[in-house]
Amino acid sequence: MDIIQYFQNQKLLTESNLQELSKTIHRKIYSKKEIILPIDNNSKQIYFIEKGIARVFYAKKEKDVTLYFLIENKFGLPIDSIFFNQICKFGIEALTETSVVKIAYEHWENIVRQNPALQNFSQQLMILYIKNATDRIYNIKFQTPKERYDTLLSEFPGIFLQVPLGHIASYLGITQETLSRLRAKK
Amino acid sequence: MDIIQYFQNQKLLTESNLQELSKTIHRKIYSKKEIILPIDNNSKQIYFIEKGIARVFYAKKEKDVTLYFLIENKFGLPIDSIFFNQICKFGIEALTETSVVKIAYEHWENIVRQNPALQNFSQQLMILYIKNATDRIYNIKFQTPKERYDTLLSEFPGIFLQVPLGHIASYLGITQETLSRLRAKK
DNA sequence: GCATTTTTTTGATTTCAATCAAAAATAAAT
DNA sequence: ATTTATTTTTGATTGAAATCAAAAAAATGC
Repeated sequence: MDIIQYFQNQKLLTESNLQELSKTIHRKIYSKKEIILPIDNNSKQIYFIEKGIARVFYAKKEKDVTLYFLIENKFGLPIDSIFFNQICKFGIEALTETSVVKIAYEHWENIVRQNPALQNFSQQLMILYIKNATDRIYNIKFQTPKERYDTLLSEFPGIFLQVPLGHIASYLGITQETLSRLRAKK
Repeated sequence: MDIIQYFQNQKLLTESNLQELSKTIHRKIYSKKEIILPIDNNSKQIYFIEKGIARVFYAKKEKDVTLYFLIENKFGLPIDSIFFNQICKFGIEALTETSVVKIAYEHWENIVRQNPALQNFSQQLMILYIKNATDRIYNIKFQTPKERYDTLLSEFPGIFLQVPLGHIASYLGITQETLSRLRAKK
């Protein structure tokens, strides 16, 4: 969804906020396999997925691992770079044709400052971020690959139609071969 | 450190804030192995460790896994319960004699609302929470048990003197036997 | 439509850590 | 100090998934 539309639906931004936002955003359409944000970046931008599917990943030696999938209307933030001015290890890659809106965090912060309702939205976003991360840790530590597979499927039905098996396997923490076998039985 | 002292050092709270805080906190000393917060709770409290070491854990079937260690001056929040009113799976157990201050999130929120500087502190706390969680995911997904062991050691030197091996092993994602062997060589 | 590349599946083998079991070392209790 | 309980180490075995290798299937390009 168009980001302006998204915020209009949320009813959080004033007309003047929306106009300011419109001026500061950068929209770009990425084609399949294009890198939206390279690994080891130092980006101070917020990434909003208007359309498509992307993955947050890191590649160490030969090991390329997908950490999250990003879908429509989700925000991606390089936390390390924005808040700690450190190299952020994680990159973002488009898995389908993907429309991405980038907002400099600085501008976003300005708009948030002006708008108390948005402060709350911004805080909720943070909380959701924490929830996702802690859920993920539970998922990794306590669920079997099969359970993780089922969880993923319920969160993103139809993901297998759009994402290569290898990425899903690395997300689940198993090899592509093992996932293929897992999927085969029943 | 005494929580009032802690906030005085941070220079974030006014004298009236401090007085209000003093009235709403509950301090309790837990002895070794006592449960500070049981698993599958629905607690709306913030937990501040004034002194001692505790662990955030979850136990599923026979598998008791330590997810984090909490040390002096750290906050623990049952995110699921506070922000989503859901059962929070994770419990907290004292590993040494531990002084814990509990603050009802509601009261904390009130104080934060009154104090813009504290809003910022509160946001920083959230950001740090996210950073810790994402660092942990990197740690689990990309580091070997040996590397995780070294990371833990640099974060908490001397932890082995105070925490049973089994908890450290489950934190690292290996069995106690494997950790013992790992530690043996060199 | 056919050729080429990419992705997925299937098969055989290996490996590393879990499990099972017990001894040794350390800590706690009386 | 001696017993009892707890924690850590060491040893042998097992098993589940990784790796290695190649075939089959699907997608892409010309």
